[in-house]
Amino acid sequence: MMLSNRDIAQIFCNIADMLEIQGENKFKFLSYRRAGETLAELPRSLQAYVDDGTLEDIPGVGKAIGEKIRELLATGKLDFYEQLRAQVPETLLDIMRVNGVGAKKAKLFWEQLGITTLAELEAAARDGKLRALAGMGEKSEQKLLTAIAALAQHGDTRMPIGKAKPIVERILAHLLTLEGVQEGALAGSLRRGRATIGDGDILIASDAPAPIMHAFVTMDGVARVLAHGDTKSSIEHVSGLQVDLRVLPRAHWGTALQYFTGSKAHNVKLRQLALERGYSLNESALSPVGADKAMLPDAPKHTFDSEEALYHFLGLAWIPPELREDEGEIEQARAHTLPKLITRADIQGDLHMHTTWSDGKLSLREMVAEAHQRGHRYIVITDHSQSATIANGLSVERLLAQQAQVRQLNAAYGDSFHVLHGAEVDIKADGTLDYPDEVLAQLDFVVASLHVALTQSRAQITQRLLNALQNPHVDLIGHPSARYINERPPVDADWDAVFAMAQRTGTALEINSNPRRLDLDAPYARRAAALGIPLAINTDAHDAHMLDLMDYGVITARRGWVTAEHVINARSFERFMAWLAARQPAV
DNA sequence: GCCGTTTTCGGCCCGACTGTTTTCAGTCG
Repeated sequence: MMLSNRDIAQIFCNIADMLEIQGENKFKFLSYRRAGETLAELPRSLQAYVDDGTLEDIPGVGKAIGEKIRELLATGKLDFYEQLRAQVPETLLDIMRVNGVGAKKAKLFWEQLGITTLAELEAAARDGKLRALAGMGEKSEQKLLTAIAALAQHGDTRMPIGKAKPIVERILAHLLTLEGVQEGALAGSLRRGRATIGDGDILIASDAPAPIMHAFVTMDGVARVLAHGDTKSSIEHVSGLQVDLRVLPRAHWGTALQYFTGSKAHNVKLRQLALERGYSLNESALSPVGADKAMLPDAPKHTFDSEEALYHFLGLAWIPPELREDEGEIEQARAHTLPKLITRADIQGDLHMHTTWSDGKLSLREMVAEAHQRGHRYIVITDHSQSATIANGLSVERLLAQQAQVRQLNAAYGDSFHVLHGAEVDIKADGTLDYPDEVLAQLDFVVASLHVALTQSRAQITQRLLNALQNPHVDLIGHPSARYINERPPVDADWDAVFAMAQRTGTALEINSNPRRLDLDAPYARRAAALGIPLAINTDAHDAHMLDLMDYGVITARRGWVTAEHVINARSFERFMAWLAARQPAV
């Protein structure tokens, strides 16, 4: 079985950790880590890059790492990695997952005390054996035990944005009520809209940081204080999420917000650009540097109270946070060719939602009213099809009965709001659809989705998706990869083949807004959009609250460089219907 | 190990916080 991109990415991250433990040149192990992080986010299988000779075009992949990827794909193994594993116990990598333990400490514990596993480390800390080591004391032993307990309780998996964002937004709202707070914002991966969040970053502008820091570390919901300084504090929230707060003077807002929004790769590139122009960039200012890169003490520093001013000073257009991943955005900002990304305000309809007819929580009438209240111009009711018995899927008879009710409701709303009738049709394990063509033909809009047999082989999954795409009645593939973040991996499909077919048939692909799904994920959405495949951003709502989750889909689309032109439900009702009509098979 | 609109060699972002130190190393983002 061929190694997945994520398998290979993990191997390079492990190599990076092992080389770091060995004390290897830091730029060398950082190269492996960077490659690992990049490979995990690629929108195509590595084999596809090998096949068309573009492997070394991937940023961070050069001759040496390229060769290692080829070896892994061809043989499933890597000689270099096997040799490394013979020298460094792999269980040391578990020890490095503990907060506060890096490569140097892991090496120290291993070499001085023979510790190679988490259990051994915990026992040694409990027995007071660590305090004798250089740089260690009683306090470090206690912190270590707390951190090991926290790791055991919460693990170190990243939290889905849908869970993390409300937590951090509540904390920010609390801080904004404090005296002396001039401005506040989310930063980090929350602001960039990543699907999962490592820790929550909050930025506050104030001239009096001390009372704000105090309020932060003593507020409700703090499980423990990780750091408490003048400008930076960190807490662990009872949910297990780490939240970092930075307080800075208002005059530094632009550089600070830019700096703490990241990503790291984007910031590194931006700093290089600043250096080329004779400045060193940090979170408070742009400072002139001399030819030898020494700071010029007397030269004036430039501060910026907005990000726009900072980017403009460096000769760049302002870059939306969602694009700041060093994926070409700096080059395009320089050339002023950045796309105008889609916004929530562009969305005119929602093409995927459920009612009590299948597994939704609200009646048809209630769901339509809730969607109408949220300002949509049109919606499609898409309950589950008959084989989805657990979800109370609709028989053909019930489907047609529902259609009659949808038509009545639609008529009652008049011309300013349109209720269309569709279905979310299962793509069954054998690759056929769950309603016959003559039934599909009676629907206004058909979503086809994978819900069962998700662990089939790549060939089978791919064929099922290709079948659905080739059915002229199918307008949209719902949540194409069927992943649940942190719960269930995406299906194994040949996405190059799937996208090529969608491009040919003009079938739309969904960006599902449910924060458990966010599917298509951003790198795939970017690739689909670049191929001209129509996209739809839908909530897949099963209750009223879920109708409000559209923002998560929009931010995912923005991370995929998607513009309103790519998105069929960002069109007026007339243009949406025209798109649908053009898709209908000639009668 | 990667990379190049001054470079194919010589760079590779920068600072806060902590715990251990008497001026700093390790970790983190």
